Amino acid sequence: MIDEIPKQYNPKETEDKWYKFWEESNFFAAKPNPAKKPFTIVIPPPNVTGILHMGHALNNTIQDILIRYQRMQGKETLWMPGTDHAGIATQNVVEKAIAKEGLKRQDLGREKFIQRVWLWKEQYGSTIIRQLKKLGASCDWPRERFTMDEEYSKAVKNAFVILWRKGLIYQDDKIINWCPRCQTALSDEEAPHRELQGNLYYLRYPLKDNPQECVVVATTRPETLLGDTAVAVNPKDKRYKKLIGKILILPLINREIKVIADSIVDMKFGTGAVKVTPSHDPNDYSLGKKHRLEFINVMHPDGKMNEFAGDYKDMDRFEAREVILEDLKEKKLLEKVEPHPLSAGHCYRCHTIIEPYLSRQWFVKMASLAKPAIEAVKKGKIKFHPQRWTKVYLNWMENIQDWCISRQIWWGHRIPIWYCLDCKKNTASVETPLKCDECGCVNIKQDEDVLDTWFSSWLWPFATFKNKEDLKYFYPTSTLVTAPEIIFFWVARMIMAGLEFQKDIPFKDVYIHGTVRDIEGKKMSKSLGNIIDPLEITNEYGCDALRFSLISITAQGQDVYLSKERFEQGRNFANKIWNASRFILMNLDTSVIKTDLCVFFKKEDLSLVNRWILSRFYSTLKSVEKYLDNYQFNEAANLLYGFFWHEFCDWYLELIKSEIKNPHNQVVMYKILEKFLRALHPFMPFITEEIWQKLPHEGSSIMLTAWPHLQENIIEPKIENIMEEALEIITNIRNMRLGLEIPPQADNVSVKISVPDKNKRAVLESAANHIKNLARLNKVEILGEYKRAEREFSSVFKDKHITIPLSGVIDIEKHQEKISLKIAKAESDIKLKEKMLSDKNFLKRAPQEIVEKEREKLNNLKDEVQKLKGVKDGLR
RNA sequence: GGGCGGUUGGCGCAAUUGGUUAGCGCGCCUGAUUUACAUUCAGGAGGUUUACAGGUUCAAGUCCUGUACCGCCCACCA
Repeated sequence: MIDEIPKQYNPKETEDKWYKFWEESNFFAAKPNPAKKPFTIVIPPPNVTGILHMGHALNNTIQDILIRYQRMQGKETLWMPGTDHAGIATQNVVEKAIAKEGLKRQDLGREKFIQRVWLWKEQYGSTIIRQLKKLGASCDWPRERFTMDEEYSKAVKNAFVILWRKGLIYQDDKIINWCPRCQTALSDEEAPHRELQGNLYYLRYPLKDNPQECVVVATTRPETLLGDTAVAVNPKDKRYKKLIGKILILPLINREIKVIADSIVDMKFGTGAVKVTPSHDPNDYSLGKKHRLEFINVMHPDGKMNEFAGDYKDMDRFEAREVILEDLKEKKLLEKVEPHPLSAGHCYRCHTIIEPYLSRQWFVKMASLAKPAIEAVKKGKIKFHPQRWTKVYLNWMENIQDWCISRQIWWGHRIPIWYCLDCKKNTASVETPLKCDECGCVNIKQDEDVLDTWFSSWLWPFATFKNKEDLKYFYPTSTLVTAPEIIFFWVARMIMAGLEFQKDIPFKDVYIHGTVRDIEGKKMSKSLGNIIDPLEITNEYGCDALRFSLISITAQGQDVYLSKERFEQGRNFANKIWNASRFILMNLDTSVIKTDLCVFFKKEDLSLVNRWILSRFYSTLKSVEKYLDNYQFNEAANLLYGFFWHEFCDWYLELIKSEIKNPHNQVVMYKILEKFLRALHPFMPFITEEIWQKLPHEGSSIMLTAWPHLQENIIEPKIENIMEEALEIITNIRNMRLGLEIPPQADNVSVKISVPDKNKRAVLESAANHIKNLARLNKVEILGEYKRAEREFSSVFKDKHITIPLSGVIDIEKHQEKISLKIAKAESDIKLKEKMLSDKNFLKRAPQEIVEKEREKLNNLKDEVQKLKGVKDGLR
């Protein structure tokens, strides 16, 4: 039966099978269990419109590793899944879909359109969830939430009403980011600035008194001149002092505007005179308020010019710009044009250039919400990994602006504000009110706008829990795993919401992983066509390969540069595991391995090689645990990789090959493989399950086994010493192989190499190879005996000796010298430190922390010297 | 304008609180094959010693100061 195991690992056949098994067996389910500690992660809910990309793959692999690892550590683990309704994005997608039928959303009307969106969601909204399952994500799927679920919507309204009652929500006219394509307001975070190559246009505004004389203003957006209601100069600017208060004639539409003075104007920029368009620029807006200027909005919400734009009515804003420039040129009012780099906001959904636009929107006052959220991070209740993001977070929070939360779209949580059409009062309410609170009339109407999608996402860590019992047990959640792009959008706001609505932090740790980029460092995006599809990789190399490769090349928090070839490493590793396991299975005597391992240990009669590999394995495990606790996933993965491939396979299995039936060897190789599979399971869940199931095992699935801990009865201090000894011997064998040198003038000096153990065929083989190589490299002829032995390794090696023509063996003297130097230096330092620590003055004056630190340093130094001495001895 | 990250062999990246001979993967070169695995094994070349210039230290890729280049984020530069 074992012979039927194929030579190559075939992930396709196994992955779906085991995922189905896990899911159907309810292994992912979590419920409050007082006997266990909880470990909770809430998934960053992907958009319902989402299609799995590498960012998701990385993000969810990390979460799955944490969840599976903690589950094996005996925690009650909940990974809460769900999706986000993604207001604008989803609305755009559905609008595109109905456009194929020749329809606009206005043709359908609000209610019917929303029905269509729901329909779309039913049909396509689970794509991303199916894809996450392909990744092996062990989410508690029956708990899946959607940010528009009934209960969730109620939580959103609740949050709104609470803030409203606290007076933290207000409506105001402000210049906001307006996307003319999506026709909605956006928050500052949703309108990221991008560099553009623009122009600086110098325009002449003639004086009313003397049309020959002009004030030249510089602008990047000449079309806004139609809405100008002043020109501002700096009061200190000598050039313009006499013009302050004068009247200018606005070109093209011949409106009269005044020259005003304000110190905000930078004299060095442009001409020092600036046109003021209070309705189309945030700076000008505040100037307008300050100087009581007229506010003239010249644009329709769709970016076309309106009736105030005179002849330019109905032109698109950029078309109008061109025409206006032409007209100005004709009238000789365009002095010059200079190229000028500028940055403009872009809609984060459709990338259209944002129009700063004056409109009436809803805002949340953020200052009081930010305060406790700043505290929580400063006091270390919430920790960022890597730490450097703390600063980014704090910097944003400390300069936080009020949050524009109203969106002029249809898909989303409608703002729970009701207006009374009679008494004009408005009120917020979770339930639909029957009549006006103030005047008692029934003539009431709900606000037309919906809330920013992030106004629902910020409640995610707690609004996803349906009952109090769960909330109490699983909240605060343990770790949030996410990308740097959404620290402001989401992470910061969740912290504020958690503290505001739950009076507790939403999570203890935030792990920010890097951005996945292509091999040239560009962000992967559809438009660039540089996408590597995770599902394609899964198909070709297997999901485990995808996960492992991704993790092993992602250094903590650094961006990842990907190319398809990178996944070969993971695939090769999976195949290596497969074949090593195949080899072990073929040679495993199941009656032997039932014997308890520790019996051998107590007798201390395991061979050196066995003790060595066990010692290596346990120290590997220890480090892996340390790295996982530290969010250093790549280190953990690479350690397991290196141990398995280059120590367990290349050395251990080769060394025991000839005595593979020896019961000690049987037990050790079986135990290590079985435990290694468990340790690797969080990283490569499928292949580990597949092999584990083939091995003799207890329990129904590897994912329910315990993380392989050190066993006290195996690693006794005594035994550990012996293992060190074993390690030394193996190391020396390595050194021997690596250190062989043939001096160029080598003659017939013979050196005998003898290998201490009798099962060293592999070592001798490689030694022979090496010698051959060296001889060839140094153009040394291989002499008699050895040459003949080339085809007869086995017989030559039988007496465990080979005679070769070379002199030097291992040149370690230099190294030893270096180490001796270091030891001497360290020892003198120890003396210094000891002196310092016995100095009464120092102890009296230095702060306690410093003294402690010095003590620690001293101890470290002592350890270091011990280590160095050990190394030195090891080289002898 | 402010902040952050990066600069280590041909390429992509590691290196815990300063401490063994600076590692790994890919690529390259040489060799091995009655083999668990060619998605393999053994070995080798390749770092003028970690962008540059100083400094601290017994010890610096790691800490400090400065410079250069690359990338990212934030900001109301019309």
